[in-house]
Amino acid sequence: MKNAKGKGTLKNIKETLKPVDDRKVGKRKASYKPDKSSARKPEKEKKAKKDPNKPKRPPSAFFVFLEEFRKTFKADNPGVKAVSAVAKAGGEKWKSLTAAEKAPYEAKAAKRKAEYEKLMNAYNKKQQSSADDESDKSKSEVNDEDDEASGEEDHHDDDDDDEDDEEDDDEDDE
DNA sequence: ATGGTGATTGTTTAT
DNA sequence: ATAAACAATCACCAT
Repeated sequence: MKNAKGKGTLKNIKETLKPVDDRKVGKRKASYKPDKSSARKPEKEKKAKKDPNKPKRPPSAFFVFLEEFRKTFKADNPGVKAVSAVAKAGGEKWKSLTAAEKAPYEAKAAKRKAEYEKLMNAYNKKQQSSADDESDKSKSEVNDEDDEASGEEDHHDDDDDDEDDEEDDDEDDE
């Protein structure tokens, strides 16, 4: 019904969807070369520095699914030592899942992301007081970790461990 | 002994 | 918006 050409980026959608097909962009290794080149700094742009308190990225739905899949895989293949084997099998299975099946994983990932954002909020503040090698740091903003509050005792959601709810969305349309 | 690597896909982040 | 990197995992090989 509403399938008109609203956006003009339609032709570029494909490129946006899959700009690169290469699975291995060189090497997605989790290790960075111990050189002066930091992790993220292709050019000589000194702006990214490693952070001691930087919160790690929340696991995506795929990773959440992978975690469970690892157990299954190990149970089915006791003896596989290659992590890549689980990843490969997991990836294949993951694609096999439908949106509905991935939904629960995405839900969890979304929650993880929400928490991550919160951490980032605090982390950003810290960076803000420390990251300033622009030109003059003389005056400086002295707002520090003392007033980051802004809203802490608002929502205490401490019961998000084992909740099997969130299942009211039933769409048999698919 | 230590740690980097390999492989998956999704998100996250920086420019 | 795009491109690149990183998120976990685990045994193994190289230094």
